[in-house]
Parts: sequence; structure tokens; C-alpha cells
Amino acid sequence: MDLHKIFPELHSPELLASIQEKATKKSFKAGDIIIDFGSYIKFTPLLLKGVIKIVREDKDGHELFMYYLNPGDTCAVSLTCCLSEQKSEIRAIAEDDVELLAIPANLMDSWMFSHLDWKNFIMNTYRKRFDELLKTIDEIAFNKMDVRLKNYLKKKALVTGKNSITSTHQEIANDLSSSREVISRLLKQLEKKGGIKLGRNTIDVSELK
DNA sequence: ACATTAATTGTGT
DNA sequence: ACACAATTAATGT
Repeated sequence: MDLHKIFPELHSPELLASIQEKATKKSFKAGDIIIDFGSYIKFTPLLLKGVIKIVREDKDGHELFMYYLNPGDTCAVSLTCCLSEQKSEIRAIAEDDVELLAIPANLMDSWMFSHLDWKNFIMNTYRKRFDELLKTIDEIAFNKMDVRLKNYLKKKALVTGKNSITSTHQEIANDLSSSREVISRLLKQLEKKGGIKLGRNTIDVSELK
């Protein structure tokens, strides 16, 4: 297994050996829920393959999209949960078929002290996620829904590496905490002027600027 | 191939 | 936001 290829920041031989020994490989199919609200997290995922969507739930039970995890990422939120044994504030859904390494929570902690590269890795993913979050906060605070939608489409296309998106208007509305009708109407505007093509369950985004 | 049904999308209020 | 119409895809016969 070439862990080092996917996680360039992890290089010390002892750490890599520990990971090999202690981590368990798990796989999920597209749509599976990997971590759910309120569940205690007893491991942290190192994502090997596929895309994971991280979603927050507001008080009325509405979902709000936060960010994607790509191969080479780990879930920053789950790090905090692990360390303090808190319930999960988030839901993690497999966007594609996913393979990940599950690191037991207690090891996360001790590796912080014993392996410098591990510590740096954790710190860096924190920093990256924090930047991401700032961006989405800005977007929600300052952008109208049509801009958010356009960004959402772009990001989703980028992350999945495809130029067509397979999801329903309803699902998009859930991610953006809007209503399906609003999304449908905005999408149709975009189809006229913005260079996307709509079909049932698919949105072709290859022409999107 | 055709009819039936379910799911997704469109529109008016 | 809601109700309903229209369209498209999936399924059974």
C-alpha cells in the first residue's frame, strides 16, 4: 500500500509502520452514511479513495453542506470529537464509493506526541479546513443564492472530476438549505444564460464559466 | 412494445 | 411555501 503517495506529509517510517499495524481498512458504497449526528466517533478516517461529503444539521433538521473530503484528507471535525469524546456535530456521507483507513481515537492522541510529521499533518488539515469554512461562511453571508448555486456546481464538478453532475434539484436544495423550487428556477436561468445543460438527474457543467 | 407507476421537474398563486 | 401539472425514467405485463 502506498500511503505515502496519498499522504505526502506522513513520511517517518515508524509512523507508517504504526499505521499499517493499527489502522483498519473500511470501504463504503456511494450514499452510505459513515458518521451520523449524535454518534460517538471512535476513529478518524484517512481517506484513500472516493469523496466524502460533510454536512451540518441545523435545529430544524435541515442539512447544510459544509465541505468535501478528497483522498489525502482527514476529517478535522472528527479529530476534535475523538480527543474530547464528544458526540458528532456532523454527518459524513460517502459521495462515491469510498475507501478509508480508520485510526482508533486513542492513537490519534498519542501520535501527536510521538510523531512530529503526524502532528504537522493534523495541524495542516486543521488550517486547511478552517480556511474552507471561512470561505463558505463568507459565501452564505454575502452571496445571493444564484452565486452560491453556481459555486456549488463548480465545486462539485471539480471534486468529482466529472463535467456532469448527477443529483436531483431536491438534493442540491438540501445541501444549500433552500427549497427545491428555488433551485429549479435558478438552474433554468443558468441553463439559458450561464452555459449548463439540464436533464433528469444530471446537470452538464462543462460550459460553465 | 405498451401500459402503469413512481420520481423528478415546472409553474402559478 | 404550497398545490398541482407535466415530463421523464423505471417496472411489470
